Amino acid sequence: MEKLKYYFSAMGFNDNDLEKIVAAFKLQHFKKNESFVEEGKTSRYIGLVDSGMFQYYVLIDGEERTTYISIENTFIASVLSFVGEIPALENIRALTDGAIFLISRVNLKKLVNEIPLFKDFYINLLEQSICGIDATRHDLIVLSGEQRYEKMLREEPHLLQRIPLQYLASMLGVTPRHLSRIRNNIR
Amino acid sequence: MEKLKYYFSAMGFNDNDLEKIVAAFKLQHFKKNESFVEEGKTSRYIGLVDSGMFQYYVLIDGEERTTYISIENTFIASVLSFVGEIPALENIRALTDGAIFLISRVNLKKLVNEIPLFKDFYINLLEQSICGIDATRHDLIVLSGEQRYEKMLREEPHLLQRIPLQYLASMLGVTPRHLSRIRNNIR
DNA sequence: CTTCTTTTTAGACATTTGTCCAGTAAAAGC
DNA sequence: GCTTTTACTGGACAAATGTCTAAAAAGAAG
Repeated sequence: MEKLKYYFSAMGFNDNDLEKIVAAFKLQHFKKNESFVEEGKTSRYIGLVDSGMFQYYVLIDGEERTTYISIENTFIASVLSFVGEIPALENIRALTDGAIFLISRVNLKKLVNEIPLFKDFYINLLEQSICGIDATRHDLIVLSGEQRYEKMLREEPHLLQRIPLQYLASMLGVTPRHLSRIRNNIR
Repeated sequence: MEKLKYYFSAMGFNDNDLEKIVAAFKLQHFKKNESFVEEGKTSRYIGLVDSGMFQYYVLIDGEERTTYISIENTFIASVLSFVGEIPALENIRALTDGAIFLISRVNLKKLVNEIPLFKDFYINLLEQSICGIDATRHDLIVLSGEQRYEKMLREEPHLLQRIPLQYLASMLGVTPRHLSRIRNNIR
């Protein structure tokens, strides 16, 4: 849990608050292929990925389509399920062994209400998330598959190093066959 | 400004808070084609649309691509510019005559800090926005243009009544030519 | 009502992207 | 190191979608 403490102390929390915050989280380990969120079940947790890679996906007539991948030091949740407290429309599972610092919605709301700075932290997290998600939505409308791949190559090359191409293809909204063509075109 | 007062009183604010809130907004009128946000300029305002239709768009080699449309009673902002206080990457303009209740980021933050319930309101607004934007992102990855059109037909038929098809097509990530084909297929 | 403008539809053809599949390469397990 | 599985590439063809364009339809203006 030292990592968690370090993360939040870097955000300016004092020792007293830090203790409260860290106590509200629990570290959960995941084996490769283990589920964090299952479609149809309500997921009341949001987490900070400690280690590993986690795949968001849905099954479309038996075939899996990846919609997102979370890696270390990013937040992870099935947003609609977490916020709306309703059954998830997607699955999230570990692509590798890993671990997540988890906090329930109830405990999160408690921290927000009890620690003024944590409210700012949460608002900031939400605002940053909106920016990221909206930029992705924007690109899906405005850019071609090839342009989205090039952008990822430019701005997030570390993802290309680690995430198997079949998953990336899906996130980019193209088939693996087509991603192979794109990669071929670019060189 | 009565509408604004009504909107927030429905959210449970008392008269004292209501006065503060309403005072923080100003109603701005827009003529058809007038700009609310211009690419390259920082937009420090978020608004609640009072009346009219507003188009988000970018120019891609001279051609305009619509990424979103806001109508009455929804919030409107160039998110990245508003949150990051950086130049906007998109344009927003009135598709019809209309008006927006505007509030600056500074005033918004003030309300968040001074009125506890307003903090909850803002957090809720952010959470709901994330859900909506993420669902759209999800659909752009997982559904075909035709399926996205059918979903809009099912879930937001009021948009189809009002928004010219050329703009809808762009929002759905297809060309007007293709949307015409889709509409033809469905009947 | 008539004219002018804007929006929508759709044909013909080009390009992009997907499907199916097999071969190769790479990784994991023993 | 060998075997088995998983990931990646690319050919051939099919389907989806885009481009260009003109005509029809609908809406706005006088």
